[in-house]
Amino acid sequence: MTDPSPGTDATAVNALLGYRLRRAYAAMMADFAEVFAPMGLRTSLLAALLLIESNPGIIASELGATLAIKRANMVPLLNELEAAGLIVREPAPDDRRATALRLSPKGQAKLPEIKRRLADHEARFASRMTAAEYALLMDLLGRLQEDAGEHGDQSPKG
Amino acid sequence: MTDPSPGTDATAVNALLGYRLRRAYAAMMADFAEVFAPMGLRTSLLAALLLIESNPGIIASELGATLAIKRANMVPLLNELEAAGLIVREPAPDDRRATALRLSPKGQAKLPEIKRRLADHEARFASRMTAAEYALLMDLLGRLQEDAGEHGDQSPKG
DNA sequence: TATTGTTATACTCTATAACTATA
DNA sequence: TATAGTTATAGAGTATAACAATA
Repeated sequence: MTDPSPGTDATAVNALLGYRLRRAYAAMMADFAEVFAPMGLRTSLLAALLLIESNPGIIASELGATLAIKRANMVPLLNELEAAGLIVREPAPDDRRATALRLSPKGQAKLPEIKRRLADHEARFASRMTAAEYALLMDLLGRLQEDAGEHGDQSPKG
Repeated sequence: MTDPSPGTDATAVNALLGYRLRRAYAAMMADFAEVFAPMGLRTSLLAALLLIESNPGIIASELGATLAIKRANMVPLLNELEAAGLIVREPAPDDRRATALRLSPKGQAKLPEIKRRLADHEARFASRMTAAEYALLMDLLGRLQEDAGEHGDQSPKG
């Protein structure tokens, strides 16, 4: 299962940035699932946990906007984290429509181990390049995710 | 919708390679959909078309293995391409279990315009970096998608 | 016994519409 | 009127199990 088909010419797709992104992302997702599926954690749940830790009291809609997850899709996600006892939902102090999110004591207790496994997971891929290459990769991925549309032509040409 | 929340500290997730990959991939998918959804094309359909063009007569299971798409999931995908009149399924000459795939005349006629739009789409993102940066990015993404598992410790250290 | 194509099925992610209660 | 949370729903991607025909 290493080489899919030596006789197949895959250059047409391998030359595509979008295709390489997809395959690289899939590889990291597979490793992530291997590590965190036994704990019942998926990427969206873990990302929410990390941001709630860094931003205690953050409201659900703000968390969703930061993670690019629609409000409607945040609900079952937060339900899951709450049912697992990792977070608590509180009424927001300044807005009675909103829900403020915090880690529960159990969530705080579990985060160190989660972060350790996450760091191992990340290192498993970062170790395939030099520190300089890694820094540039993070920078370039950041440029790709920026919204370039709606501004006309601002690209200074490469 | 450019800045989700200026008051939110997102460094915990922005420091993750997996998260940056996800966001960069999502940005390219959004642009891809804007271009190709009106034509009824999705990434999997387009990738299949490109590989069938480069590998006329390729059998379905080999195409699936190359694209990392399970055989069971290839069936509705090929049904869709066939129903759209873009490909034809033929009996494989050497194996009566297999199905050989080829572009139909209509598929061949449509591919040039598809490739043009695809190149524009790709250039919209590649233009955000220098040629050298682009080359390194493609290389690094290729390293990430390689199966590093099952070999023990072969990483030469960065 | 293993593989190819296929069907059926299930789960996750994502997207939209509509409702309520607040603002 | 606009927003926060919620519900319901639908589409796409992905995964496994099982079957018939063939290798």
